Amino acid sequence: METLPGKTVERLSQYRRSLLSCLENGRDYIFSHDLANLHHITAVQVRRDLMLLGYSSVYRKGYPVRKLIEEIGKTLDSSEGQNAAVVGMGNLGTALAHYLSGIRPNLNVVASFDINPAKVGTLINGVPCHHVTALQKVIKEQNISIGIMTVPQDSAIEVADELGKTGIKGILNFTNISLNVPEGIYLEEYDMITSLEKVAYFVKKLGE
Amino acid sequence: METLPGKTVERLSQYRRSLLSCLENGRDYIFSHDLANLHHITAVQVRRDLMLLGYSSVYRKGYPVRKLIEEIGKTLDSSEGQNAAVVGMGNLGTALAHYLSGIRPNLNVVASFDINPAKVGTLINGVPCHHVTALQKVIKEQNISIGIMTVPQDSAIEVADELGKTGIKGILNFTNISLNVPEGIYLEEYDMITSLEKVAYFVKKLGE
DNA sequence: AATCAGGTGTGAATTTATTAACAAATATAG
DNA sequence: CTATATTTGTTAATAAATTCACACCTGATT
Repeated sequence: METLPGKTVERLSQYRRSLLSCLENGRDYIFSHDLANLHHITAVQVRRDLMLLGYSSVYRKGYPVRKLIEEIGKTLDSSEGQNAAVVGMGNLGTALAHYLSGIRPNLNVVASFDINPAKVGTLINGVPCHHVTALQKVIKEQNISIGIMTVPQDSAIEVADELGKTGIKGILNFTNISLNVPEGIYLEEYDMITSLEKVAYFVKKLGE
Repeated sequence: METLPGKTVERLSQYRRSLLSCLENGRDYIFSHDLANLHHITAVQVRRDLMLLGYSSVYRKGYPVRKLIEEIGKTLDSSEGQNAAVVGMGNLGTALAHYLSGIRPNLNVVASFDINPAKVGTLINGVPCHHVTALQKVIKEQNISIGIMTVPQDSAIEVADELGKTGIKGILNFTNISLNVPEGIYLEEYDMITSLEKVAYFVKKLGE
């Protein structure tokens, strides 16, 4: 299938989690406008996203939840499974190891890295922590394709270079500096400071 | 001035931090394409953002860094200063208290909240931690306008409601469920799971 | 001082994302 | 069994974001 727009991918990921919790609540069908309300968007947006998925509901009593989850999975998930690693097990890394562990059966956080000897060799939130010097080795051995960077700003560039050499395929960067990665590596960056400043700006503006 | 698009605000926040580090390195002027390279965008984008700021550089030897920082500040910063609080001092909240403290002279994280008695009453990363029951009181007393939510999923809705009642003006939500907040409160949400799934999707796609 | 090389600001064009509008379809009520 | 009220899929319209293209400016160079 065609590659979906990033925005649509984001929403599909979110729809799926809403749908999973619908299932838990015993709800088997859901209308586009209900799904929309859960995400502060319009029903048209939902339908359009599902259209891009190639899925269409025959029934007019809403989308069958179970089936929809399955369809989203067909598009988002990799059949072979994907492994991720967190680099930098400070508070943020530790939080991520926890939140991101086992979100999906075939997307797992299987390793983490740090330089603190007190952490190396232990299990943090269920994820084994290795010394950063073992980056190359562990990433290759465990077939890790995604690196999540939560190291201090000062070591960000160095770690990114190191990660680049491991043959990793994607990097999710929480460091507040923008990285340069080799062609062929997908890079997604998120900056918390920016988010806070953005909220601050709009709060200020709303108050004017 | 007109309210800027959110995307522009985000970039301005990021430009500013790059500019600050330019200053530290003793660089007084910077070209639009240099600033662009630092952020993986085009020079036109940078110039257009600055155009929206209403700022224009008379010189053709680049933008004067110090002046530009000042101009961005005039637009982004609130003159009276703004206070923020982190609700939920688990690993993520603790990390945020650290990262977000003192980013700007007039945007401060001045309080945090938790229910864990071991944390309440202490200073975490320099930020005093209160019991959640003191939410109303502390937020009013300290004139806090921004709430940062890092509580567990299960208490998210309840805490958001509670926050809504305090008269807070903006919420930055890191919980992985989408909140409903009263009209007049600016809401910004970020979902780490979505980011990871997005990276996973594009990594999969690039490999096809 | 005249030319040139390299930046800048911005209207116009393009691309991307969202919303409106509506025909087609089907559950539900009578 | 028919009419009605809803919901869906999709085309067309709109809005938002980005890029192109180019005139204009200025500092450096000859």
